[in-house]
Amino acid sequence: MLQPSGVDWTDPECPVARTADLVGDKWILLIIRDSLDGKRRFSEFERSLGVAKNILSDRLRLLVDRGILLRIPNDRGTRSEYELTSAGRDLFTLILSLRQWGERNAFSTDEAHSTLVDPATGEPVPQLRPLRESGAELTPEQTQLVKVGESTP
Amino acid sequence: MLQPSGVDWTDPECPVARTADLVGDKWILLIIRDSLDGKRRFSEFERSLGVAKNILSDRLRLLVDRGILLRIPNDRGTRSEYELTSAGRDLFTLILSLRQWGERNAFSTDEAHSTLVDPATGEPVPQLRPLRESGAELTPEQTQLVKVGESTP
DNA sequence: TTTAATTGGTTTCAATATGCAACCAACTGA
DNA sequence: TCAGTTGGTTGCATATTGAAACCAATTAAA
Repeated sequence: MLQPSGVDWTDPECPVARTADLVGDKWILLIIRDSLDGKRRFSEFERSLGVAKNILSDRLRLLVDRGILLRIPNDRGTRSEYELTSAGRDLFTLILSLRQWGERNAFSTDEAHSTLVDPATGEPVPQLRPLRESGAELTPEQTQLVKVGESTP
Repeated sequence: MLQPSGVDWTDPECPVARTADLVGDKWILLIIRDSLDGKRRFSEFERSLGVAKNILSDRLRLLVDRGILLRIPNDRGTRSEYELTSAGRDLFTLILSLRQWGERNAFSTDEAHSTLVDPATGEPVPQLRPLRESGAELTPEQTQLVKVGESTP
């Protein structure tokens, strides 16, 4: 499990809230997007994001502290690289869901956007779908939140 | 498509970035979580989130402006309710991916958390999985980002 | 029916976070 | 060797946050 120093959770029993505490920030999400795309260096993130250096510096420090990035110092002790931990790589599904929602809801039909493809086929990555055990599509209404200490109704 | 007034996109061609611009904020994500759980009133959100009233007020206004919530005024013109638009309901997959990542990575084995179940079976909602067309699991390394104007390699 | 409490906010103000620009030491390339 | 480039840090002005007080309208309780 991740052991960030000194987080105090907004809602400790809710996994959505813990994740929002850890990565619910625009720059953090975009750094993870770029990391999943293979970027590793301070300057690569800076160029790609157009973020102020102090903010980038701060977010990289937070991500390392939160166990999402690993800082790999260069031999010369400078110009280190940042690589995703396994918890970081596991954010792939989350970033993909951001991407697919954006494609469906934040572009008009005549606007172009970048696309994530499977190079084996050249086809766009298929849509993530919430499914029940049976394989049927699952809607929010067909789910029930069970809080800690409650039994499933 | 969503038509929020006066957003200027951090990275207009990237769907991940547009989504991060629209919902990449802790309180916004938690309001959407609660909306998907059926909450509709200012006071319900306030109690559930423990957020300052001015911030809640601001985020609800942003969400309405961004086409994610619909504000439904009461007959008496006050105590309105907020309900998800279809773009808002479509955030279910995103919130589910936040939840599932948190369950996998932000809890130790001895910590309890709330759970989203399928009431038909009582079982937790199955994991979202990025799949290729073939049905095989898809890892980040097996994908390729194609920017606007580039052809798939 | 009068009074008390709740609801859905807005305003004020101090503290915190942001982003721009300047700066810097270490390294790299020409 | 000398001009960049890299990977930051610092200072400062501005924007955002959150706590608290306040308020009018509505609802509940006595």
